Amino acid sequence: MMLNGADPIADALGALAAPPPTGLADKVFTAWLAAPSRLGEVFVAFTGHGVQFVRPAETLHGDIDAFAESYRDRFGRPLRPAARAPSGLLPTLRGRPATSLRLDLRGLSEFERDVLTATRRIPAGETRPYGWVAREAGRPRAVRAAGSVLARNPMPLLVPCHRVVRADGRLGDYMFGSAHKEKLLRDERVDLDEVVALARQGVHYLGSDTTGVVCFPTCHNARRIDPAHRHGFRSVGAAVAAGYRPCRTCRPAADATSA
DNA sequence: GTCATGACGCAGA
DNA sequence: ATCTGCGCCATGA
Repeated sequence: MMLNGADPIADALGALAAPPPTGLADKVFTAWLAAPSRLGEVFVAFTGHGVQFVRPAETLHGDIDAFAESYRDRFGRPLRPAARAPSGLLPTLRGRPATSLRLDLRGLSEFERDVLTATRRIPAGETRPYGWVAREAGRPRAVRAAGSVLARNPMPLLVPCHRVVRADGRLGDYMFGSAHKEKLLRDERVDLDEVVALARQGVHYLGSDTTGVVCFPTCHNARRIDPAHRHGFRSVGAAVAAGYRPCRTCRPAADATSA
């Protein structure tokens, strides 16, 4: 007869299964489910550490096998269906961000994590340039590389990369096409027409002469500036030269001193 | 290690 | 207004 401890394989399996809440299956498989979102139905993969991967069903022809394959290409694990959604996922996908939502950023480089984390801090209804994301990620000159990270954002919508736009006021590209980017931003009430109108006049920042603060045009502080006290600037440097200081909320770059 | 590749930004034409 | 060219820098082949 087999005495306890006489079978190393059984013992090892027992040790693996030890932590009750996350069973062996959760150590091997990643859970997935389908959910409605602002981009239509999306497939979502998540582990015990949080959401890891999101893709619109439409871009995969509604094929869950294609989702599983692209997930496995990237994270090297198989998928299994989930019973229920992680906390905060469903409201966030619908555009109502939940603080309880956790993201699983393991398996990403430090730079990728920093870029995604910075992007996550952009409030709904506002935009920031790629250069802002690079600076917030701690690599002010890695602007292009930051764009490359967002081009393969594992969690669109949850990491709102659609809010990252070009410094000249144009939208820039989007992983599912810039038309979707524009739709998402307009749904969030970003006044793109205003941004374009300002950019046409070379204005990329707005300041208030009552507060002496200069902001990105979509910053909620900028939108409250009384038109009579509103001044446009081509650069933060120009605003600083005029006696303004960068907004502490939207943090426009305080670098160049050009006029 | 080298090299090509990009959801960028800016200056100059 | 557009369209270059060039610098930038993290990745993956």
